[in-house]
Amino acid sequence: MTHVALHPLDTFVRKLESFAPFSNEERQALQGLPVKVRSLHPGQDIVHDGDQPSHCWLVLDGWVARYKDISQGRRQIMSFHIAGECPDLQSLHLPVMDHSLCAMSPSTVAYISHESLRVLMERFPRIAAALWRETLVDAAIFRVWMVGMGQRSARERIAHLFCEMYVKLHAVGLAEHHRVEWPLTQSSMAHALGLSNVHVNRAIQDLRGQGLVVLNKGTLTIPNWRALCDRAGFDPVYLHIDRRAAA
Amino acid sequence: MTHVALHPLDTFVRKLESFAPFSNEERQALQGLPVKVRSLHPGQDIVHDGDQPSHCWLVLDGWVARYKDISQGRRQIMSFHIAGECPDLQSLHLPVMDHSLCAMSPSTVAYISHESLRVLMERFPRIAAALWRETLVDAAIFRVWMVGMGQRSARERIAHLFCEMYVKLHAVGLAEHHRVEWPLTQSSMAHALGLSNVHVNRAIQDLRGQGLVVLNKGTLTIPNWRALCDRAGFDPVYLHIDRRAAA
DNA sequence: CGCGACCTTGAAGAACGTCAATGGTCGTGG
DNA sequence: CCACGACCATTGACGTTCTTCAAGGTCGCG
Repeated sequence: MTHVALHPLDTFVRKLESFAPFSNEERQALQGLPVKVRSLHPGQDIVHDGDQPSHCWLVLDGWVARYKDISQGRRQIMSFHIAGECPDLQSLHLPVMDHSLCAMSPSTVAYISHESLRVLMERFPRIAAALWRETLVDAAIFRVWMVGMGQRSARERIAHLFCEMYVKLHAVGLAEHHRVEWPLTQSSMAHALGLSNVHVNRAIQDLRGQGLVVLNKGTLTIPNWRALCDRAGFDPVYLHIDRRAAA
Repeated sequence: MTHVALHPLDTFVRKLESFAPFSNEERQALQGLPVKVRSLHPGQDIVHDGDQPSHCWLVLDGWVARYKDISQGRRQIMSFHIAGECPDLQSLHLPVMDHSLCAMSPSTVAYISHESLRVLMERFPRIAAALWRETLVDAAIFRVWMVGMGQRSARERIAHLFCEMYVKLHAVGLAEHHRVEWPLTQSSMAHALGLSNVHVNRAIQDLRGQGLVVLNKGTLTIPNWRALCDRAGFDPVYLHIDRRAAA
């Protein structure tokens, strides 16, 4: 099942609707938002710690990371975002960025001005509620990552990331049959999981040795989904994905 | 400077106003919210993983923790909340709890029904925006905790928690002169920081030995605020506290 | 061919966890 | 008043996980 987006905002609108469908008017208003599309190469920053953005960014294609650099070149990645996600809705209410966003793979994003979003939200409170909800789901994912870094072993954390990204990609039609493009380097995964790249490497080999994952040439395959979920302690409820999409 | 709350919701309303002041009408509508007050003893659950709450809880007094239990008795605490905070606004948009809340000290909380909040938000969109903003600040704090667990040493994490809670308590008038009530046990801190209680104990002794903190009989004193912030890598911008209150 | 980005491997050590025991404090009941 | 138990802080010994440093190895690409 490959999904053909008729409109750049399609995936985004469908995601916002997953809790409660919009009226035609609301849907059209969303799709009528003026957007500017831009391409990014891997590693390129979208917005940076300390900026005061006047736009939100909607991911249309590729993977985007939210990260924060601290002293001595240490970096923590706090989330990954894929097509249909708007990682920076918080800038609507918190004017100064307290972290950065960058592309992890060749990506395209759409710019939507705060101005036009505010007009839309004022006119359609249910759209505002749906956007608010999106930010709450992001927060739920942050919490699960916290639990992972506080309580899970390296292997469990890696397995958990595989499960999480597979479910998210599957929900928007970008993964099927437990196989998915995996653009992250082991160093990026290390930054996301609070581990060293060396340790990530060894832990992945371990998972490979147990037949839980196949990962090479940028493709991840999960031979035994149940087994990987078990190993990871993965329970997808926190992603708050529609049953229809998750099925 | 001790703060005398004229009304149970006072601290909450002032916090919501820290970004943009309300009109008298808005303020009165908030203070007119019907609330039920309840006392809690330490360890008592307020709401539990899997619940579908019909109320939000506003902390009036004491410390409240957000936590999640995973297998084998492991627990991760994801945030601490003090007077004036409403830790469960997310239940307005995500009906099923994916974590629990419990009191860490003798506490009092006020119940506010979703129903009455929804009516208020519909009538006053700026109140809705302020509540949304609160949930975004919570998310910003989650991110900082993630950075801590991923990148900081035990000592830094502990020092950072001391700094964070002091600033939060100071902002609502519950701390002064770098001295504050500290109701957490070392085990609770361990649950929050992703460490063992033994290691927390040794790290605290280290900080004590360096003259950075004094902690006994439930009181924390910070002899050298700058030095502790340095040790922790603490920068309070992520708390998004009003300059006036933070001064 | 040569370079850069990434993955892989080995060895040594630091940070942190686990287990187990001791002592302190406080409230409670005899 | 004292004894007791509950809860918490502390300490020691030992083991594991993870980091760091350093060195190859592979692959794609100019």
